[in-house]
This record gives sequence, structure tokens and C-alpha cells, in this order.
Amino acid sequence: MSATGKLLREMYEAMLAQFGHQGWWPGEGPLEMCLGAILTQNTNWGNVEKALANLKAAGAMNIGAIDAMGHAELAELIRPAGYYNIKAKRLKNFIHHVHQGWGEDIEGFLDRPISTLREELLSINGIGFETADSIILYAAGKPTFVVDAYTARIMLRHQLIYIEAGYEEIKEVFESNLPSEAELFNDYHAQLVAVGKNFCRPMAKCESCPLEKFPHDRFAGRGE
DNA sequence: GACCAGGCACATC
DNA sequence: GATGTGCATGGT
Repeated sequence: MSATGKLLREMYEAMLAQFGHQGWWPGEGPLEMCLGAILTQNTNWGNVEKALANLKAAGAMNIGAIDAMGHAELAELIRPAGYYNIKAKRLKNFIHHVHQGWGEDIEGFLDRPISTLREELLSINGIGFETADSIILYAAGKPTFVVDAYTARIMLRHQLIYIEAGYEEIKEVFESNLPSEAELFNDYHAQLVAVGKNFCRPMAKCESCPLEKFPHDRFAGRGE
């Protein structure tokens, strides 16, 4: 294993020891996770759960129903997740794409090589890098690393990336230095979010952060 | 009442 | 190609 891989491993163990397994997206089916990935864009997961509950209560947790639904009706159901007009469009774009190619077979849509699936997801308006990777990792259960703003900030502070690094470069640091295991990538991302929420904030001090013992700059994060 | 939350597309320069 | 802006609810 590379030196970076060893460091990433040790950082993971330290976070795991402090936060425990996070169990993100314990899963009520791949479709729900796909919808959740879009609904959670720049939004608290608690609000997303309310929107998903509304969809279920309306009998709309299936591809055909959402594809057939009018914009206003869908927007109203997902209202608690915020940005409901734009997210209604994004959900429809995604659902329509899957419906046309795969009918109700979301698992067939997801069960393809990562590169194929990722490219196709990214071609859908409303699905960017993070949402595509979230769908691949959490809904399809395939090993692709999800990068978010917390990940970028923590990696930068710990001098594991350059300030100029983009999404794909940050993702590559994890994927080329850790074993390609969906379960590890899943929990690793969740651990980074826990650190980001609780410690590694702009201008925050590092005391009692599980990553404090690893090399870092205190105020090197993005946007600081 | 300000600030934030598991982004993305589009306009503008 | 870099930077700015709109999208919107609910919890702290």
C-alpha cells in the first residue's frame, strides 16, 4: 500500500473510532436512494426524508408514476426538500431517462459497469459529479468515491491535495490509494462529513478532532 | 434572525 | 474558464 494509502487508512480508523459506523442510506430500495441523491443537493437529509415520505404516501415511489406526474403535483410532494421547482425538473429528467431505457427496472439500469453508468448519469441535466457518484455508490452499491465540500476542505487542510484540485482529482486520491470496496468508500465519505460538520469548519479550531494528530494546517480550507 | 444543509445549471465577464 | 447567481425549505 502507498504511503498516502496508509495515511488515508489511519485517518479512517481514527474517525471510525470517534464516530462509529455511520450507516448512511440504510436503504429502502435503489429507487428511493436515487431520488434521495437528487433531493439532498445542498439540503439537509432530514428534509429529504420528509419529501420521500410524501412520495411514498402518494403511491409515487415508482418510475412510471413519477414519469406520468405533472410538474406542480411532484413539486408539491417534494416541497420540504427545498428548491422544489428545480428538483422536480431534475427528478423528472432522471426518471424519464430511466423509464425510456429500462421501464421499471431500476436495478437493470444500475447494474452496469461504473464508467458506463457514470457517463450516462452525467449526461442527465440536474445530475453532476457528486449526485452521479452518490447514485453509483449508494444505490448501485458499486465502489466509486463521493467527494463533497467537506471532503475537499479536509483533504486540503491535511495537505493531501492542492488548492487547485478539482472533483476528479480529489476522487482519484482516494480511489488510487484505497482498496476498491463500496462499503469502505461509503463509510469513509460519511466519516468525512462527520468531521466536516463537527470540527473541520472554516476558522474552527482542531482540538479534539479525530484527525488532529495527522499533519494539517489549521486555516487552509477552501473559502477561508 | 442569521446561518447552514450530503449541488447544479446557467449567465456573464 | 473563472466567477457570480438563483433555487427554497426546515433546523440550530
